[in-house]
Amino acid sequence: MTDNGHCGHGKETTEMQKMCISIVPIFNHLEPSEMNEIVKHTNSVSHPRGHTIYHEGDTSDGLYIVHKGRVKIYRLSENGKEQLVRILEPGDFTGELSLFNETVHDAYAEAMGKVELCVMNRDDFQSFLVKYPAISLKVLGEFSNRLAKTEKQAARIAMETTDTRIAMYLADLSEEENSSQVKLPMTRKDLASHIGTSPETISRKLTEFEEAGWIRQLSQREIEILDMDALLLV
Amino acid sequence: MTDNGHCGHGKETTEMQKMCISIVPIFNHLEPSEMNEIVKHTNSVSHPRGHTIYHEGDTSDGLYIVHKGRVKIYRLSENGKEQLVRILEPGDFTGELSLFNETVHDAYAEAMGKVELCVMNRDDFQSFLVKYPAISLKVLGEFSNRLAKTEKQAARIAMETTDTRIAMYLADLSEEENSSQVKLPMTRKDLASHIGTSPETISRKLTEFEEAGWIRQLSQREIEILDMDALLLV
DNA sequence: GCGAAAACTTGACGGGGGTCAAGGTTTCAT
DNA sequence: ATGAAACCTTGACCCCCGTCAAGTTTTCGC
Repeated sequence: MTDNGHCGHGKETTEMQKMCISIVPIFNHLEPSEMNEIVKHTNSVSHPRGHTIYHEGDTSDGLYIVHKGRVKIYRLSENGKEQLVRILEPGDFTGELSLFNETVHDAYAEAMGKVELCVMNRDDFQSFLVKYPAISLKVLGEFSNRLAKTEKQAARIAMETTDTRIAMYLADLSEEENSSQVKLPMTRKDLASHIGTSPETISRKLTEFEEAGWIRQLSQREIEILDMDALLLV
Repeated sequence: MTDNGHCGHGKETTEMQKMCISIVPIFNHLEPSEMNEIVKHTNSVSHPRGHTIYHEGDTSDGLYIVHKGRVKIYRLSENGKEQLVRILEPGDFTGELSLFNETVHDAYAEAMGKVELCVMNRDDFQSFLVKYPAISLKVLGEFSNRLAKTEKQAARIAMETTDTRIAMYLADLSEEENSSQVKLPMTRKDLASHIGTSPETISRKLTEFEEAGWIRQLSQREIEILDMDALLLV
């Protein structure tokens, strides 16, 4: 894998960086002049599909804001198995964990396709937090959402059966997309690692659900939910 | 269950409230005068063992700071099984999840013994955040710690075997207490729900570990770790 | 301190689901 | 467009561990 042959660094496209800042919830409430000030402190970076953005064990180099594309955050267990923590969409950010306690990253970030990021270094970000307290409130809100989501996720994996976890995942997806027809945002393997099961089991359960008449598999990644209530009763 | 027969409300003991504020990491860095200002906006509350401090579904009424005693935060799954999310020690706080997004609590808080709390209402807390940005940074640090811990926990439950999870729990405890002799802070039932297994399995695994010579069970709640390395190899 | 209630341990049993394997399908880089 | 690599599905096997039950020990309110 070439190291960063595809990684453009620098400020050649301030326009792009500006757009980047303006779409992020934690910054987009600021005055244009304030945004401009922030834009000056970011760099644009691009990564090709499959490229690792940061490694477990890297020291924190800052805040990563996704501009285009998607980023997969995952961990590796002792025995080398990977667990998908979450997927970043444009407007999401990461790197925060090590921003506030001077620790190393404890997860990996990998580009799921071609990805464009805006990067701000740790010290600059912290001084913006002090200068514009409203940003802190936004970040706190974001953290508290993620915390709630992660705690819910942990509780599910710990207490629910595999059927229920898969059903609940579909339900969440359907709610997010406001549609009874959902598109899985990842492979069976990643989904399995996310909800704590195996790809084979996901295949089997989805087939069962289809045979029971609760869903229809339109294609590998697309599923139509026919009977949500039955689905959630296991 | 009597509703709040044991719950003292009011400001009869400002001294206690002051102490309460002064031991919390998110406030104890402030000037004495600033702390006094904050103390004025808190109320002391006491709960007896087993008393529920807030229910799932309650609307947020503020920030709870533990002064004395311990508080158990747990969730209930669809089928009524409980999962222990975490335990609050003196100096810890909760209620944050709903402080930043106007949502209802999605967990329960229960006094594990006699507990004394300081409570601050949502609006007051938010205005202190704006007035003293340093508090936000502290809260952000705390959130980021909890997020890291929770994500790690979710990954473990999803990917590791039961043996490994129990071993890792003991290892964490030993590290926290800086001692090879650890005291379990909860019952087998709660521990089981926390790490995603059953009380019976915990009993059995601990016996296995002891027979293998890796630990010694001094009493039900006290365990001496004899061979940490072997333990972590499963 | 004492008695009841909660917590813990041990045994037996059964099923859910993880793993390995093999064959079919989709994706993607060239 | 095309071949290789990644992904998905289905089958067979079997073991881990959740559950139920019964007996023992510890905890705690009075």
